Amino acid sequence: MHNVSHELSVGDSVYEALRHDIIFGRLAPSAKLKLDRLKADYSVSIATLREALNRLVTEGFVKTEGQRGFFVAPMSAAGLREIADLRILLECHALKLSFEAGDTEWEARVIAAHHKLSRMEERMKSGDHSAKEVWKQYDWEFHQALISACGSEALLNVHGTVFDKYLRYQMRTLTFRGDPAAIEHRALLDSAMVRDISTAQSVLRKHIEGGVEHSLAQSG
Amino acid sequence: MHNVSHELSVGDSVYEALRHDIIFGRLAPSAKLKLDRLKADYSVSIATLREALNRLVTEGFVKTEGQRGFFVAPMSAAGLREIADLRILLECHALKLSFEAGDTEWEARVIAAHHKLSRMEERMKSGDHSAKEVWKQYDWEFHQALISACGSEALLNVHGTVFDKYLRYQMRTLTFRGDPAAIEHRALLDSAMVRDISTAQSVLRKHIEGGVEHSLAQSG
DNA sequence: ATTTTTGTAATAATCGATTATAGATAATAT
DNA sequence: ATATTATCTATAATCGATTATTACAAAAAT
Repeated sequence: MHNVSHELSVGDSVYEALRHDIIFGRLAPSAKLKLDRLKADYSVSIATLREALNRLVTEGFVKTEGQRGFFVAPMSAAGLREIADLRILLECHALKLSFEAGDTEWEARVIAAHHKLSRMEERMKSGDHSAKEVWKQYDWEFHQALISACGSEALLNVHGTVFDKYLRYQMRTLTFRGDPAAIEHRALLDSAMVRDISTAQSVLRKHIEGGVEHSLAQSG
Repeated sequence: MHNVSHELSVGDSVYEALRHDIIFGRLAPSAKLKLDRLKADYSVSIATLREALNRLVTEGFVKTEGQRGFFVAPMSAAGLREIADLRILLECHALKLSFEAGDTEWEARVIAAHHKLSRMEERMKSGDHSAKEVWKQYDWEFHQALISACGSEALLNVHGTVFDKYLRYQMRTLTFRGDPAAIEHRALLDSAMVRDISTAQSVLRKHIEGGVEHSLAQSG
């Protein structure tokens, strides 16, 4: 009986489902998370739900106030700026380490990830907005690939959480930033290949700040 | 019936107790966390325990592998260096923001925190090592005060977790680094008062790297 | 009329019991 | 004798039920 290692337990899958639903806005910011309701919606017991919610609490996607239960973490313009600044700090640093340590394997990962992302961006540009989640998945994979040779598990972990919080803000504004973002991704790829860290960092900074401005302009 | 707001629930206090026991080494790195045993030791139900453990999982103090239960996060020289680098990155950045935004209130907090720490360091120097936990509490309060005006809740949160992970490594080597650390704290205080960020950052970097070398030398 | 008290319903926190899984040991087959 | 399967035991994951807390509403008091 060979057990497939990536079999998900009930607890793991409700954790992922909740996390996904918060990031992609199906659970609104600041919404009360009533346990009975969630129990029905996700078909798990209260105890298992509470375990998943507790994981999300230390991750910052869920807040808990006194003994008055759980709430989806609120969102604000200030919060977006904080998260964006943090992402810039962490990702620029990881990028530098990665550029210094990356080997040919790494280059191949970056090129492959960019290819997938680039194809998706072409589809988006030509009006096909059906697969926003897949697009964002590829965006993640590209940025992840760029920093994947940084050599620090701890740095990659905290970056991952911050990235997903940033993503949550991006998901609120439904529109595709399109051309500028695609051009910046291309510039990142090119600087990675020639290990031009200072260009890469300044492109990345503008890339993230551009996303912030796009978001804030949308939401008014 | 006026309810004191900082009353701790059973779940909150077992979370804090577990976290404390991991950081201060009462629960050894990589140790299996058997639920029945913990239930007896901390006098709570399995369900409540599991909620606390799940919080610690996303925080990185506890690991969970498949459905084989919970383990204390392992420690390693590489892990220490990763955490130290992360602390340097986050704390130097927060320090800069704090120096730019800090007002007189902030200066007062920094001075007060340094005073408490400094007095404790004098006691440690004269051989009184009875209050290691209190000393580390004051160390935390001083570093926290220095960056407290940085203006980013998100940055302070992630720094807090990283700081505690660094602290966990420091707690393994039982000795007091003494004079050098105290001198560096003084230098940090002085640069804060005159807003000399570049000196402060270089002192802080040395302060943290010094702690790493001290740890690694101890543990052989 | 406003504030305080008291009772009640809704909901969260906690627990003990049940089910499922993994690891170890014994039994069987080649 | 070794490898494979079956059985058993320890432990984790999950659940339903119980207890405690909060929020709301109605009544009473100033």
